[in-house]
Amino acid sequence: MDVVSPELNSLLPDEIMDTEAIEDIPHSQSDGTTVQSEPDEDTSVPMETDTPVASESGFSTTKTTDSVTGTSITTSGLQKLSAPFTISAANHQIILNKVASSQATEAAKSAGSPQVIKQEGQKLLVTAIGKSGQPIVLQLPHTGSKAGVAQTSGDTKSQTPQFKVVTIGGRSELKPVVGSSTNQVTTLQAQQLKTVQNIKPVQSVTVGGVSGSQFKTIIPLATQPNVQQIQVPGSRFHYVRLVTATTASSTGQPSGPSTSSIPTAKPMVVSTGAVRMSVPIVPAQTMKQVAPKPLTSTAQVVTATQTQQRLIMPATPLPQIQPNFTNLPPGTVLAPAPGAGNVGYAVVPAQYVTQLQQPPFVTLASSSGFQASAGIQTQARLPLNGLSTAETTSRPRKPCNCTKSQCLKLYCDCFANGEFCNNCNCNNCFNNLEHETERLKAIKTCLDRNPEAFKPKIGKGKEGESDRRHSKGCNCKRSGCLKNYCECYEAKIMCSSICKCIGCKNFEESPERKTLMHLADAAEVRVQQQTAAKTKLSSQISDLLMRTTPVISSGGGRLPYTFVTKEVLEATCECLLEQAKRAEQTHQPQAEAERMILEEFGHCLMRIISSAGKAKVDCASINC
DNA sequence: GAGTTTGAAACT
DNA sequence: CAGTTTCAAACTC
Repeated sequence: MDVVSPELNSLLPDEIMDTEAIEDIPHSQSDGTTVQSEPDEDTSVPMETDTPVASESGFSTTKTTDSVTGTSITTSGLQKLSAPFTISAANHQIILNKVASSQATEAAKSAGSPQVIKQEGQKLLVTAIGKSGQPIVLQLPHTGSKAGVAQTSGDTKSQTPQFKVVTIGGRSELKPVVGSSTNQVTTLQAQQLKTVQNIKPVQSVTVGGVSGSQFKTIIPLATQPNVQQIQVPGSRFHYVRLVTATTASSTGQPSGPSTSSIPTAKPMVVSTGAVRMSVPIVPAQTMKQVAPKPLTSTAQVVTATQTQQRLIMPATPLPQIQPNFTNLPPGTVLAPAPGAGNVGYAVVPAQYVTQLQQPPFVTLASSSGFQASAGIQTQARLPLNGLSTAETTSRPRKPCNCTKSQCLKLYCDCFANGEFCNNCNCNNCFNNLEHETERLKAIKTCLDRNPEAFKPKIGKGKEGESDRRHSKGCNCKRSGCLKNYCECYEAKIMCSSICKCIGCKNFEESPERKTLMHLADAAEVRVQQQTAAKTKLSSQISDLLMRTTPVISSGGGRLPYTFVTKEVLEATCECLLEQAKRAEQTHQPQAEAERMILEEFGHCLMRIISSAGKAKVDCASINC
């Protein structure tokens, strides 16, 4: 198993590594240039996590207990993935194997409807780095097209696993992966391992493909407890690091003496040849803390208590990770190394990914931008900054209306939240795949100006303070902090000592605030009542429509309405015609004739109703 | 829907 | 860091 050196990881930029995720780790870097520590630790403002993605993005996940042995997951509109991966609950290893071998193929078949992606010889490990230095290693080793390594489609049986592992938030001391050939684990590695006893939901996503190639990613979901997540706190961006391996050849999956990988797990075939990117879906829910567990598997997988996740999307098969990644912002596309072929890495905020993974999607080939570019973006669905309770609901983000910022400045909510613009009303928008270069540059500019620019503004305050507070505080002057102009008020939190507002009325005892709250509550109650009333009315109408539909067939339907049979209708019509004839014979004026007919119709209806009611009573008397 | 107000972001 | 300008959302009419 080939492993990316820890040194290389240490070269990754903060934005990539999201070093906040490992703030508890003794920073080995003395210069601090590559370590972005959480600001004011004593007053740390751990930013809120984003709301879960999975539940909002239409993913359906098949869950298993204890460990995942291959989950067929379908994203709405996306290609269904069937089971071809293995998750080791013991070591949190998620392995996506190509379904190259006959065994794997059989396993995939046994899973139901396995979908084999072309591009064989690739193995994908999805892990991530966690807090306290324990890396959740997101590994995307795959067999590539490394020179000198024969890699042909369908010729993978003889291949041995080749892994290229990069740890998120890795540190130089990390030795994230142990070669499968050796099955050796250092003590440190063992210490770094944590386990999730029950890794249940796992989500795999396929986003388009290029030239027949497809990329799949499996990520753990946080929709349930005991779920491993790849989260990196301190940033609103959610990342999953996917790193392609340099070498080809890969057979089997790493297995250790006591690995909990399910033997029957089906490997996932991950295409690599023309792969442009992989779009994992990373839930933004709070990560569950997992207990360390000695390493028992060859592949190192660690979970962490992180709240944010990041993604590195492999653009193309990468011979080796490019060094000199320092200080690249989220979204940076790492250019191919000289002689490395058409490869690159893209660090993309998960929000983008979230959008990307949503249907409809197109193949990456349709993207004109960098490798990081993915398919069509759809409406962002993630509440990203936790600014308000309302925003943490599942409703899509409001479309922006930017006109001058090109949606590449923090004025733009979409951009500020790490999302592509989609279905927005903006003009001259550059916050899309077609302007990836500009967008990345803008991201970098923002981060240069404020490294925390993309972090949630609302987080926890000091102990004893409110659970949530604005990281910077507001600066309101005229709104009294009781309008949505105020970011604190908008987030439904009280202003704090760090606010610089004037005439603030957004504090606990504020009568104005209480009044507003009461009004808001009352309004909410009214809305709920109205909604309930509408629902009830709609139900009643629906029921009435159903009931008034004549039931011709005997034996079914509600008795009173079964009387409106064809015969009854014919008889009624005859009565009406007879009444019309009578009016005509007596030379009644038209108005009088109409009155007579209507009167007769009324009589008919009364007789029908009377008969129906009587029949109902009779039926009830005999327990009909 | 147009115009105004507001405060964060960007700029100097 | 402070003051000013720009910007887009919130708000009002």
